[in-house]
Amino acid sequence: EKQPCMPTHPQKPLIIKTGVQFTTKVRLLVKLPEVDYQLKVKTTFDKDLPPGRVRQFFILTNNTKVMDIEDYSNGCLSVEFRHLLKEKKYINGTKGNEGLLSVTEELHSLSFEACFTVQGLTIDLETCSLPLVVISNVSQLPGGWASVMWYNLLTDEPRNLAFFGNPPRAGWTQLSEVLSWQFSTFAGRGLNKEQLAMLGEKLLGQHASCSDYQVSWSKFAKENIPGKPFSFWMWLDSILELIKKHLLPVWNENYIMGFVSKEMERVLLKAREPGTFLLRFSESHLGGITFTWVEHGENGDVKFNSVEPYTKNRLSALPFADIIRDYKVITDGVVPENPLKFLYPDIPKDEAFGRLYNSQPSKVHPYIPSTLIPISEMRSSASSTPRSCPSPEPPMTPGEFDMLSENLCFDIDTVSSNHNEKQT
Amino acid sequence: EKQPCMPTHPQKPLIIKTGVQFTTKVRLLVKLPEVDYQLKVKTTFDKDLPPGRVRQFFILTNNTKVMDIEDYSNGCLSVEFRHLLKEKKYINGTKGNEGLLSVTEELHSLSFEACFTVQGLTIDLETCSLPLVVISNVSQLPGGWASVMWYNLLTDEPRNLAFFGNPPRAGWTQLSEVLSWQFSTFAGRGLNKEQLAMLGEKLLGQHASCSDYQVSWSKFAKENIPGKPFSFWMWLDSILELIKKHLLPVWNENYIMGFVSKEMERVLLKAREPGTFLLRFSESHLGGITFTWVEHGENGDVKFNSVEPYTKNRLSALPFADIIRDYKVITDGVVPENPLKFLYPDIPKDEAFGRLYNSQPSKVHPYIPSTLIPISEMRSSASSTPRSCPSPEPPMTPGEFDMLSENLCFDIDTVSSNHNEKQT
DNA sequence: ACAGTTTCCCGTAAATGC
DNA sequence: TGCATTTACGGGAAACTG
Repeated sequence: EKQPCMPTHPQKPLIIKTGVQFTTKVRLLVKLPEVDYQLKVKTTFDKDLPPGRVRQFFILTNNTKVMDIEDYSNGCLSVEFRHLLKEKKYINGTKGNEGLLSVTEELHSLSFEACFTVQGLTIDLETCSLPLVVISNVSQLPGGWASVMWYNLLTDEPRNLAFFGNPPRAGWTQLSEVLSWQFSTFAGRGLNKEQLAMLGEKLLGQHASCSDYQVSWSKFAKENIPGKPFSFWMWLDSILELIKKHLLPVWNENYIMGFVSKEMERVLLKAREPGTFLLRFSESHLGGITFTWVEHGENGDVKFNSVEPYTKNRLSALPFADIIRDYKVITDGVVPENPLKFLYPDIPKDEAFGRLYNSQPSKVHPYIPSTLIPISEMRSSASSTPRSCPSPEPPMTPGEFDMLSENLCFDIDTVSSNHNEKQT
Repeated sequence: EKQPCMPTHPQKPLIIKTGVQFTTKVRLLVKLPEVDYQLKVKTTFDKDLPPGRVRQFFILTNNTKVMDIEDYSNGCLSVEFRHLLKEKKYINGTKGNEGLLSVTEELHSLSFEACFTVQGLTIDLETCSLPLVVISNVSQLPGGWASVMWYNLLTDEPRNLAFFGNPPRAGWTQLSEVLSWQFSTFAGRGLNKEQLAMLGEKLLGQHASCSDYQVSWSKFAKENIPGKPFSFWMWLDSILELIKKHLLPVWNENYIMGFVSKEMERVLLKAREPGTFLLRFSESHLGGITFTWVEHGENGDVKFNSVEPYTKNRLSALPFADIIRDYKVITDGVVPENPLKFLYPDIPKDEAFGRLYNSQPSKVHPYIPSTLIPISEMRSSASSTPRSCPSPEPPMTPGEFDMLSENLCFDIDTVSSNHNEKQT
């Protein structure tokens, strides 16, 4: 009867940060013929608090508001709230969140109530949001978003707050669609088959090739990648953030192969002209991108070099395209040279990146313009050996994933915090 | 009788930022022989609000606390408050601060009251802080600090909240001592005679040489430097911040001449070996540092070059010492060379800066280490002509300025906000 | 339109809690 | 002690407000 709907904010709905404003909008879907008085809607956070031990929050701002006729629609009533959430202090020991679940797995909800009388008949309306994650710092946003994705991927239940008590597994096929959808939503371009295959193998090992392996929630977002201090999703999200902040045009031009194993990388580059390079995300560090180029030694052997990955700090000093343009290697202290000639497979560097270069003349007159240049110093001995691997396929266009938008309808439209994205 | 005293925080006392905690400490200087009950102190902000139209604030946290015996002293009573300040909302139009004074010129105060009875005699105690400046964003901190300096430099009145209604002028001699004191306090090394002379000339023009020219408050902190979009103090403070964040060791080694006019710079460098350079702060941009070096053209003429000033953004990508070490000039596209050889007057570059270089091997194994290098590209035609100027004196050690600490005693110890400095 | 001022909130660091 | 979580607040930018 009443249903919350319609978008307000784009980015990461269903995640609320304490102390930061968020908005919700509730709309009455049936038209009430005779409402000569004001219809009040009341918001409650965690109205029917589930038995589990979770943190408790309350809405700081006033939680009651009168519905209004929507300007743009056909006379529907709606109301938009702007709230602040704050955690309740625990007087007697029993701190909320205990043991098993992490705070980003703890699900909450917003309830909306209204009551009105028509011809002596009292009608109660009530509706409630999809499960929400409450965080206290943006550093928890990736974890929270992982939960929102997993929930909406794997259940149609509107309000299973105990979902992460025993979270189901996800088939790799489904999951990979969601991952690609993340990239197309947040970075403007999804992931192609090869990129997803690399991710599948990273997540599942050899099982990836199996028909449809199931991925556990833990493996996806909770346990660390073997030998690394971060989980699969943390790693992937750090890359997404790197793209959003520093690599958007390069990513959208499809110049970043990004997800390629080192083995595959060598196979690809091996047969190419010396000076051919490709761009790949670091697997060992969060949010890093590197380039690998191939060159031929004096004796005809093939050598591969990868630069130390660039992270957001470096990239905010120097845009990535400029790094590629200006990168120089000094071998044995002589004549610096840019070893990057062709973007894999064979696009001349300047043809690919030319439009993305920053011409930085900076004519502050009395001064000599200066710029930073990325340099590597090498001794002429460096060399490495390629290994053989199955041969690659040409890149594909990424699939489209509208599917989820249905599931996320309420979410996206209704609850969204302002921690979204910092616009620059 | 009661007097607020003793330090808690070091950095910028007497400036309070709304919504950020600050601490105050009040101490009872006389020992009360018989106090068998708790002595309560109450804090009030702007207790006797002056008639002028100023913003109104209130203390968010509880403002009453019981005095305690200080652990380390001889039984004195004291109490430390931790407060939050918030601006009152103005219901009926009359927004506080109007017209004439800017918010950082608006002076406020904290009052402390206590009342106790000895042998039937009721005694009221009251004391009050030195004038305070209330800001809402750290971007106002330089302006606020200018006010605190000016007040404490020019008056001994404990509580003249109308001070900036008609602020007195400062003699350049006094003022220059305060400026040097800023540098020695916040950057560890004060200003020498030459540096101060340059500042004096910048502030006063030719009058600087006069016996003791008076500087107006407006000229110091309010009106912009002719042709520049910032005031003298804003400019100087931006340099102080740059030093604190990026140049501390170089500054403390006295390697930054910093405040030299371009004319003087040429005079100094002219007679020196080619490759001699000095470090100077930008006068055209906020918080920038540049180096100027001298070289001799083919035909024996003297040329001066200054690099585009480095600001905090660039410096956080690459420390200044490394910039000096690695700086290269490419003339006509060939052989990059570092033109910086001797720090003025004749210290070999590496001898001066060697200890400050960052050796950045960054052995992330499979990768080739990479670093940023500052480069300028020049056409071989650039040239400039020196002008003649009076000759300089050798550097001096900066004077000491304990003088002010007396004046600032109460201030420093009693009210200090936590926006001080970000420790790294 | 605009300048002075405040609010907003991310992102890092520190503090806190368990 | 170490890890998870929250708090603190600087700093950039947007929003506000006469």
